[in-house]
Amino acid sequence: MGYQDEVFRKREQTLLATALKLFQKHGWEQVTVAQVADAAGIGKGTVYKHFATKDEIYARLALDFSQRCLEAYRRQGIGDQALASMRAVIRLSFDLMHQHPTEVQLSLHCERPEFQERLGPRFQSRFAELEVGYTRLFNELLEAAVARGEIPQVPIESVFWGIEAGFHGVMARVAAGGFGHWSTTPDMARYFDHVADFMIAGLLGASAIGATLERQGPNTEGEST
Amino acid sequence: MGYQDEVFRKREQTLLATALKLFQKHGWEQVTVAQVADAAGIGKGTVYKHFATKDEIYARLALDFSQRCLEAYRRQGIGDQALASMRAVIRLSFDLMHQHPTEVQLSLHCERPEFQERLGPRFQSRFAELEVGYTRLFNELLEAAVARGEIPQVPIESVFWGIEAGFHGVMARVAAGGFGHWSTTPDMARYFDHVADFMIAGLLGASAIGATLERQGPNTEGEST
DNA sequence: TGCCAACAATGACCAACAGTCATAATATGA
DNA sequence: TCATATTATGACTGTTGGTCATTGTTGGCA
Repeated sequence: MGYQDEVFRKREQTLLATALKLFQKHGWEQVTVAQVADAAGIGKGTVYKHFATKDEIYARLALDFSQRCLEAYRRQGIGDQALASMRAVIRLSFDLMHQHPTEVQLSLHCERPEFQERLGPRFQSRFAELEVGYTRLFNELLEAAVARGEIPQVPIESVFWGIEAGFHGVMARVAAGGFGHWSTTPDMARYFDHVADFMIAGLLGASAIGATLERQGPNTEGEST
Repeated sequence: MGYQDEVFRKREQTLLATALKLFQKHGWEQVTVAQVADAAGIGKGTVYKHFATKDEIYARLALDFSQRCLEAYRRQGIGDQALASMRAVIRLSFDLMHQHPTEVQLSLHCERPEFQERLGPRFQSRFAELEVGYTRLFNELLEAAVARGEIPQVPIESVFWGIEAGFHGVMARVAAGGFGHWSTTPDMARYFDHVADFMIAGLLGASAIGATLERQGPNTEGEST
């Protein structure tokens, strides 16, 4: 049983790698299951022994990528300058996205709620877990920044959503393959630096606002117009 | 010829409205062309007299929505406090997204480059034009802020991409239908306020950074760590 | 080694759907 | 009223995701 199982596992990896290669070459939407099976040297029916639907292949690739990224961010660690560490993590994530545009496209595709609904709870919870992992990482970085006195104590929501939005924006841009038809076409490195700066600036500014409101009392309807 | 033409035009609007209604009810991916035709009370073949592909229906809905939004932002105008006006436009856009999640989903779908490639140049240029319209609007708001002394003169790229990323993030969140499985579940209005604050804070902070670098000389490799 | 049972791989097959086109219905105009 | 041009239609086609009865393979046992 052990050996067969090993073979089975190996083939799953081969399948994923083959699928990814084809997706990169021809666009993930155009590639058919039959093509993947063919390229992997197995029958089409066998693919469905590993993945219940084509969508599961997408989901696996997206999840594995996201998982590897999270691990890479964790390896980076938190230095004695917390905001600098946060910027470094942000910048690293941009670079990883840039190196793996197909995976980013798949991630965006898989994040859609109808998609996850179709996948079933097994995968939904894996996506949810990863999201928790990312939120936790951000929280740790934020708390480190507070502990080191780089930003004031502030409720996490007042900065988290802005950061999250920034990530999504860059994902969308990377998935779109850069700047295409744009008039002002910065190279990606410059673009990444601008957005990273923007996100850190937003974090600093928003946390200052948050702290002010907090001091005035949490229930203030903060319409600063 | 005039009368028939009128009928034809009317039916196109009916088709789009019917399609949108079905998309809202059953999810745009699940709805078939036959269903749309049926609900509109015409034959399936007739749909293809109006739209060359199903994707063109998506594109039309996305384009029309985006166009209407841009007009709404323009109507808002620029008051004597430019940053407040910008925040108002941002906030308005969030509200419009919130009211029209299906259109937001379609917009995200249609922005993907493979999608636009398949559509052909006719539609590609319409999307590109809209993008120019948005960039121009942002530029005007930014210049007004500079003219009123609210922020220093700064190259547009150093702030534009951050803002753009923020918009995308909110679009993704709205398309995902809010916060679903989250532990901390703010209501949408609070969420929108946070992100809007974050974006304005980022704008202020990043333009300050940009101005500093500018003063030091534009070619500085600005590695502030 | 030869045989059998359990298991795995396969590709012909099915259903669903986007898109086509020959034909039917309708409008136009003399 | 009839002939002709125009428009609407849904049966049809090709493609693809997914299924399953059949075929092939493996491993244990006599």
